[in-house]
Amino acid sequence: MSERDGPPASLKRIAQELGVSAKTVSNAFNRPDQLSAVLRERILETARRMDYAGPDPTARAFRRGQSGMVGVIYANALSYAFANPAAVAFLAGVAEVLETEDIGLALIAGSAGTARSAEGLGRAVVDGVIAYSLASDDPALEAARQRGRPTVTVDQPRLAGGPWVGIDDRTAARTVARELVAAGHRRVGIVSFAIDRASNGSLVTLDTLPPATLEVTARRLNGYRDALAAYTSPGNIPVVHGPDSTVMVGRAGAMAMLTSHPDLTALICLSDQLAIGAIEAVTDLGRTVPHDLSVVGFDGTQLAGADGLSLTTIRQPHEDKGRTAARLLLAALRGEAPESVTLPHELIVGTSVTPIG
Amino acid sequence: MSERDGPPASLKRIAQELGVSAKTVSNAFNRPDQLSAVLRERILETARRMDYAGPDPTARAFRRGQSGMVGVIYANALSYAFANPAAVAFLAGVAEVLETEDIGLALIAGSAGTARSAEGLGRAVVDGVIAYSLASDDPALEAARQRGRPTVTVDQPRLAGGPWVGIDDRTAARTVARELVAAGHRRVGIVSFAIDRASNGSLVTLDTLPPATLEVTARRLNGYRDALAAYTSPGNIPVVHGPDSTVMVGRAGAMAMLTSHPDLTALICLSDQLAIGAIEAVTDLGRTVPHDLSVVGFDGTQLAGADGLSLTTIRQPHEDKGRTAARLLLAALRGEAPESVTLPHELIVGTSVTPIG
DNA sequence: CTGAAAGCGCTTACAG
DNA sequence: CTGAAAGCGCTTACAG
Repeated sequence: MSERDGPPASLKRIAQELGVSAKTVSNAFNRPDQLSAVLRERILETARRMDYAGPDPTARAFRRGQSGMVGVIYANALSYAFANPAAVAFLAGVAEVLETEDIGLALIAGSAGTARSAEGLGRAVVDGVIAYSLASDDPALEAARQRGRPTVTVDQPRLAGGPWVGIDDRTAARTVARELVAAGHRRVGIVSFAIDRASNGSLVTLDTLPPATLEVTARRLNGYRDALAAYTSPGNIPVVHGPDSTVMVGRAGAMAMLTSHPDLTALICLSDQLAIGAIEAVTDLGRTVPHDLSVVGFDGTQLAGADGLSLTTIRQPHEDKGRTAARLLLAALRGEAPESVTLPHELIVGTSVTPIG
Repeated sequence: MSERDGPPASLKRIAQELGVSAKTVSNAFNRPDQLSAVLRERILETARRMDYAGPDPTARAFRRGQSGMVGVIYANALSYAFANPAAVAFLAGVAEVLETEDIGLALIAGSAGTARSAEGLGRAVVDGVIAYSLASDDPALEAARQRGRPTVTVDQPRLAGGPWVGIDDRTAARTVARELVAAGHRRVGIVSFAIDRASNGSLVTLDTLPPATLEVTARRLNGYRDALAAYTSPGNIPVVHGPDSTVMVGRAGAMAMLTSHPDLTALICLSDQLAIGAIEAVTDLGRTVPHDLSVVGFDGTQLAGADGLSLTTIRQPHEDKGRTAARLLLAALRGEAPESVTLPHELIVGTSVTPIG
């Protein structure tokens, strides 16, 4: 049915076919009020006949200087993001708001563990950027700044001049760690996600950490230290830090830690995903949570586990974070200068902590 | 530090600054072998000094006729996609393959329940499209065809001429339904996701379904009918069909069904998410799975539930579906004509089915 | 290895 | 309500 002769359909060809100007055809698609309904229908009919899908999106984006898409940059490979329920919930919130404004969503991997300096962002056709949990030295941030695109950062880093969305991580971490302290735990290990872009499972202690470029990690570790300071020295608190917040990373980290520190009575995990992995590791070692080992998490993504075990953790509003970030970015794209937002968190007391006898 | 005078940095301005041609600057970024290392470094240094981030992605995409991004179209609002673990696992597989080729990922919502005829795709700057679980009459498919972009469909629909990825849904559905039949169940209800783009929770029977534009739904329903045909007539099998595969939809659907058909002894759910929601509804009604009601699912995304209950279901390889779809699309973008792929599935026997006494 | 120039498809101020 | 024309920033065949 379609007339696939010669060059592919374009706005110009439709115009020639009908003997009108290109502008009129453009208006038929973009500004219906700029021409008569009759002429418009004749143009759309001709477009249909010539199998023309409407103005080319790339040319339109180029000409207008905006694409109608925004990018979300994740610190790691996107496969990590999809394995992290907190990130998935965040993306759901972002998508929910963008959809109401008919804005598209591009997912961009950050530069953790790679030398590809912000290639993804360098090539992405986006009007603005949401940077989710990036290291402060991630080249993608510098790339976004150079492009001059509005950028909202979530959780980290706090960029001067740009809006930020997150929670009070240090206070939250202190709160959940106090649950362990109150139950009498003194020999405690910490299972962390990345401290910097090189984190890949190293085992250190709280006083020998590398400089943190991931601020949320630093803030939570500070909160834990606040809670434990009166009872044990940082040099006695082992910390294992893997690349991201997934079950696999938690399992491997906890396994390494419990093997080298069999005397620990509790594990503090920087996320529920890490905690689930840690619980699996404990099980693999023939021990039981909370009977042999207490565990606390962070995030509130995984409140109930198997066997009726529920995690003591911090609940934070991941979807709302996404919605808020998207709203701030849309405001910035409109030329406004939106304020940063600190969202609330909440302690959830589960069954994963047992008092020391 | 940056020289933010006059117009923003562009390739041309860098060229003027150095007294070389625009092409040479372009080559410095895109074809390092086309100029001397010394000159290249001088150009990159000047770019840095002038705060130039490299060739504008939109102009580059426009000029080259390709953007380095592909789109995944989901049938519903993206917030549904992120609530559906099967879709999330699929996206993880897609992302994994795209990342190895440095291709970006744009998420596009389909047209279920809306009149916005493929607006998302019409505006998206993408080189190719993966259509995931779309209705055969989704306008986005026609839009993709008109754009002439390579398209891979996953699960549905099977487009003439384009590669397809999925499993044998009818056989799989027959297999899992037979588990109920073998346990003696005869009064069975079906909790389904969308049959067409208008599905929104209606309660019908297996012989009064609307024409299915979502083929996977049709195939699974046919498989269930195959298994039940010898024992009960389609007119006696109630079917509730909501918009998507989420816990909320399953819960609402099962609640409506059990309220109007309190005599059912088993529920067949078209996905594990629907099954989880159905189990919640059963619990809300003060009954227990599997003691009072047997339930089977589909997908293998949610093998273990709370209270030690595990779902009898079909496991299908969601991530592998994503990887395969991405590979086929990349092949199509290279000009090849990749073959369709049918992936394997597997029956998982859990504890959610009890024999009828 | 380099320069000068064309042109990708569109939108929009300018002029009527 | 419409036409003729400029130009968005880049890449690439052409010519040297």
